[in-house]
Amino acid sequence: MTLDKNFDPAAIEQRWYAHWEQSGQFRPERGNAEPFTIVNPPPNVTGSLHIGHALDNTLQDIVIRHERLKGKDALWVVGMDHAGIATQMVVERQMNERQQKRTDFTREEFVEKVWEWKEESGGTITGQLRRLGCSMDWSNERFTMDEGMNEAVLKVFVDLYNDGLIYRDKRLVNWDPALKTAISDLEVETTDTKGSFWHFKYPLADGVTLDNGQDYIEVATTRPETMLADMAVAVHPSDERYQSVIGKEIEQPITGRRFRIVADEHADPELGSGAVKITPGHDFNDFEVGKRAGFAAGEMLNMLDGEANVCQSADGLVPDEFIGLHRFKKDGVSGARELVVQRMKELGCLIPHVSKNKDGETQEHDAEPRTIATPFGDRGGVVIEPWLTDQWYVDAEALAQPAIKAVRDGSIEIVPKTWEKTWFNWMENIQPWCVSRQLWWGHRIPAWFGFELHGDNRLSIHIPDNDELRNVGSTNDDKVFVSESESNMIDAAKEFYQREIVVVADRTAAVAYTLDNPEKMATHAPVWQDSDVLDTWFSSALWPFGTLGWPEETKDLKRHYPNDLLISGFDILFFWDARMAMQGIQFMKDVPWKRLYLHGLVRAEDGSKMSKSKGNVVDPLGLIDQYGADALRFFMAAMESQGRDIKMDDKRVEGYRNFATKLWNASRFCEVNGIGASKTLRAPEAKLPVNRWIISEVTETLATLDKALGDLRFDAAANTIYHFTWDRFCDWYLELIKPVLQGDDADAAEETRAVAGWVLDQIIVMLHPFMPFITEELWHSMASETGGRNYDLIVAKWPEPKAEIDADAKAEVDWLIRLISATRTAKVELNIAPGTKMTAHVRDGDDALRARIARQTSALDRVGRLESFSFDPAPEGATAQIVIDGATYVLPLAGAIDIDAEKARLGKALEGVSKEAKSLEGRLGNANFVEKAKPEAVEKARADLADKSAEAERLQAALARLG
RNA sequence: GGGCGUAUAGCUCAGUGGUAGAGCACUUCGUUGACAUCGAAGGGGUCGGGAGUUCAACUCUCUCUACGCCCA
Repeated sequence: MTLDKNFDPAAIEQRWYAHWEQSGQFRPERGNAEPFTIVNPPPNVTGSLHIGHALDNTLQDIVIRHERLKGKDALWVVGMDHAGIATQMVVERQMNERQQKRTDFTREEFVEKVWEWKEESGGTITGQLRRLGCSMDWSNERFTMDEGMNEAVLKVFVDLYNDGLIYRDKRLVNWDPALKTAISDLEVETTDTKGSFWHFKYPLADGVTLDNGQDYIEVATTRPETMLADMAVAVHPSDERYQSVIGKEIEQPITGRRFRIVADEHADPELGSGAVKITPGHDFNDFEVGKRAGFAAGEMLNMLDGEANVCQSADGLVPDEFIGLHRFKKDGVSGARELVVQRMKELGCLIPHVSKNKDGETQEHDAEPRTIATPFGDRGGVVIEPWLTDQWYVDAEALAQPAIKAVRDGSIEIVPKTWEKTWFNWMENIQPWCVSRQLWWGHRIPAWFGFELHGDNRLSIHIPDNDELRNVGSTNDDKVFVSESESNMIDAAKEFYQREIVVVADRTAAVAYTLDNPEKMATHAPVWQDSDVLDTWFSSALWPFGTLGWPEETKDLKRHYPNDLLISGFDILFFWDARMAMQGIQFMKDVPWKRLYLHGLVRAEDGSKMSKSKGNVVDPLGLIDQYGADALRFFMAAMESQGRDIKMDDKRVEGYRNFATKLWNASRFCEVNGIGASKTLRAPEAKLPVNRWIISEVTETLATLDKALGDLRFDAAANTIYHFTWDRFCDWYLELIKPVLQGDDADAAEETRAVAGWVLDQIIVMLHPFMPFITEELWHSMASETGGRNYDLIVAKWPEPKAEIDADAKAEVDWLIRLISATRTAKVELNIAPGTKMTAHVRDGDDALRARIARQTSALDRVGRLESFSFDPAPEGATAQIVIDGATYVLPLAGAIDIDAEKARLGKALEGVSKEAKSLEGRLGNANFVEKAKPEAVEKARADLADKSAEAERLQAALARLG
């Protein structure tokens, strides 16, 4: 088989990928080998491959392929995330297009439809990861909602509940009115928006006045609509202006509600009037103030339903005209906010904002313009409403302690280390994690409710009397049964109630059941399951052990937990990584992974963040089409330096495509010169300096590469193999061996073919983690003449040259390269055609140099165009002179030559060398340097000075000879 | 307000306590069979400003400036 002139990635990528996968080589049987494990961050089942995935997965694939080549039992766990909110949104959007909505279906029907969608079009991304060349263990592909993960989720929930680490609580949550679910703090994105700051008069009740006689308190707010649920006004306890009215009452003008003025440090005397209205049911700060003022969470007034429309509050004081209005203007329709402002204005309770326009005229406005830090839901995209509901919380603070300790004591190493502080800072200030979501797609919470029992053994049927629209899945007065299965739950409920258990759909059904069947109340008790599902991240937090079979004590679990490494973008450090650490330590009593590598974001060419709305998203598949997966992968690796984002750069991807072509062509050269696959893992025996040199170079390159990969320096690793391949192997080695291959010395040619074949093999193996496709192709094509390989490159052996660094050979080839380079430079500067053959007259050459020249005659001739060497003085006439180490090479020039050009050339070289010599001299002349510097540094300076001085002398002499 | 990061060649980025490197771009030359997706040679940087530590600072410390990110 002869290689085509150009490398065409598309022609081989799919073929090799299919072959690897079908032959099961992503996870070869290596039961006795040392395990190495990575779990892939499960992509959303709705997702498709974006450039960030390309980076993340390339890095993981480099690591896993490297470890596999090193003979380890390398396991890269793969799977998908059910992505609760995201997936439900996708399916609901499709329904909307067909004029349907979720609530047209029963919950079971809807969930069934999501599964259907998942089977049909979910997992696009898995095919795309294959195109990137990722060598995951697809044979055990997992899903966060598969049977095994379900079991793990149930057990974790129940165990945490039983340990008091999951509890139900009524408090303010971040409520997303678009999605109608609670979300966690992390899912809230705070953005500065332009808003207004309104100032109002709150009349003092009972004829009370301030010290200055004013009969109202001024309050200012950015959210006037919450006025409908105000329960207090707060002033700072030390604020002189309000001392006399603390404890007195306000009569709210719109609702007529009376409430107290309370002293609380939350009120900032510097801000506005220093008095603030307090709405404990709809503001996080006010909630705390409300609690301090003595209100229990259950007493706090609520005035909004799940879609953030106004509903009646428990005290019935919200005027009818507000009921049903949206909280604020939506789709051009005025809401409660606008009406409240209007009514307050009509009541004379709006204090206008006065400003001056450009012309200096005063103007009145209803409100003062203001920038407001506004919370948005990261999925729904609408303003979050703090809402008082019952939700399930994980005691994150308790779980965080061991995770903090693990990083402190080094059980988990975070790379780059700078992220440790972020880890500690977040973990040390962690808040309870709200894990319940009011969705249908996800792990249903394994909790059932029933009515509490009275002392007289009667069911206590508490019916919430305020608003039907609120979450009435349960009330704080209900009894909770948390259990891994319904049957276990029934047993527990029977035990508790001493009655038959009737499972009904929800609380409403349970109430109906008791009302409809009064005769059964002594013998039957209804229970209903919590309708909520768990936060998606609750299940993905179990990924490092759930995917290995936990809670079963499987062989995989024993071998592959803890995982060795986790690679993730820093954007999911809190969402995922931190929670894996918490759950992993809690349930496995050991860290989930020994190292955590955090990489940055891939940004657009101009440095901006890629986003669909900006239209600057780069499609990795397009880049693969254009340049090949290998080139894209190499780009990702080469650009991945620790602690920095990557800016997209197509030209650079193109450069790595060129690199692949370069390697391809070097292989073609080898092929036509009878250089084939190596037969040995260790370096072949070699006599020729050029061969001994390249073997040493391989050994050094390998050491550098292993070090870089060990340190997770992907850029250094990529650059190392790149420069060895192109600069050392292609530019010098292959050029230097051409005369040997075509020469008369059959033994030398034989040795060289063996060495060249071995070196190319080492390159192919070392490059394989970065560029798996082209290397696998070359691995096989290089051996096609000799009967093929015994195994595929993907499972080949990582280099073990077992060769010493040959200092003599290195010195000799280094000299050769410098002499040839200097000759070329001189030719260009003197305007001599590069192909011109020349004779060199050597001055000050010793026997060792004569021997070197004798050994390198053919290379000097063919590559350096120095066809002969003489140790006699050069004939009279124009010459070019080159100084290398201790010798001067005098090149007689035929015909007329520009003496001035040669003088200038030598003069420039002399200037450079003299400057360096002078600097070294200065340093050595400094007594402080000689006394205090490290002896090696002094030694080196002395040696360098000797070299430079000698070179300067020779250049001086050369100049003198020109006259 | 708290925390973190970044400022090095025209651009994108490495880098080390002993006077700076890569890729791309640029200039000149070059097709003798591996490769023009190439080869050869070259130009280009007072390493953001200031101060300090040190025999020696691009590298360590402090500070200022600019930009970015996270948290509140």
